[in-house]
Amino acid sequence: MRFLLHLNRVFLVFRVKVRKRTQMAANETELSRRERQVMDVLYQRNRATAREVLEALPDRPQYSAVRSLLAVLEEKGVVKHTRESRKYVYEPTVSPVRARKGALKRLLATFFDGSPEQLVQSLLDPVDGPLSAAEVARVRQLLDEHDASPQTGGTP
Amino acid sequence: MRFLLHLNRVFLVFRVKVRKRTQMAANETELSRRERQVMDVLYQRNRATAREVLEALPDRPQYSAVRSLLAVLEEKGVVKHTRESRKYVYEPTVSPVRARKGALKRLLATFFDGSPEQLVQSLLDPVDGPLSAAEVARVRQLLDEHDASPQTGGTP
DNA sequence: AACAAAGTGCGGATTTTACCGCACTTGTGC
DNA sequence: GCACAAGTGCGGTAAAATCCGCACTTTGTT
Repeated sequence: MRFLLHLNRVFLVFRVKVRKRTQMAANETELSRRERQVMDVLYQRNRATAREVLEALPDRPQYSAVRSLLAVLEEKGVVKHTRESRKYVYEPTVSPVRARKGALKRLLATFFDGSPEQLVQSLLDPVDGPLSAAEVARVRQLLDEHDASPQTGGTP
Repeated sequence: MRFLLHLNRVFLVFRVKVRKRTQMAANETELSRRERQVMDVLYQRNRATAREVLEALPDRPQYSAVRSLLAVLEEKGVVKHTRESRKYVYEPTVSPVRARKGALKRLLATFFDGSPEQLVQSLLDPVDGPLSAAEVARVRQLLDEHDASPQTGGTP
């Protein structure tokens, strides 16, 4: 029995290692709950150490747990780390700009039937009070600028 | 050994049942990957049967799997079902309006530093081409309406 | 150079997810 | 009424996620 358990474990580890290659280009949907939480932290800060992630995480696990998570995320190819003196600093591999657009697109499809108007509608009256006049003015200005040059950014 | 396993299982089931009460008001972040996918489908369609969910799901599992998922989601209190002749029709317990706002808020916090302007900015130039003139016009109209009556909806 | 503080590498145990099959029930058409 | 197609209930299990501890390494301090 004990022997079988051990074998099983070895097999699992093997499978995980193999999966690395296959799942590199997986999109956000493939991430687990905790992994997504970690990514959220990373996108809020752009870069963070394991300890920083830990402190930003809801119902904090142990330090080791966070390190494991980051390692897995790196295996999956969604984060990379850079060594800075003795510590590892992690950051997402897909640029914030791209990630933003992806998230937006997904939100649009899921909740707003693909309609940007509906989204803005909802944005104008969010949960914690409507937008201030200043914010609305700012948005209007964005629209004007958009009219002026409709083909702004390229594909990042 | 076998006996212990059985005991363990019973204990697990017990724990799950207890958790039901505790986790009722849990927010979206607590859902697993597959569960979130199911919720996405439900929010896209408002209501759906197990079979419909199955067909809308990426890399479709078996029918039974979807039913299990829906059952768990119901235990967690995020969906409810209504019987319609012989079949169960599922729908989210939190209203689409509320869900939209929640999702929007979260997106704002994670990717746009809480700034609606930045979000609109990104919206104006999404991944698959910028918005059409008509859409922009429509958004502008929304802004105008908003100016006219700044205190639209109440807290849902 | 010796030490403490703060990291990393790795190996595994436990808990959750995700999935499936089979016995049983219910509506439907003949 | 009766076969049958399409559901549901339930119990089990493989796979994945989550978490943690301990040995070792690196950096800064005195």
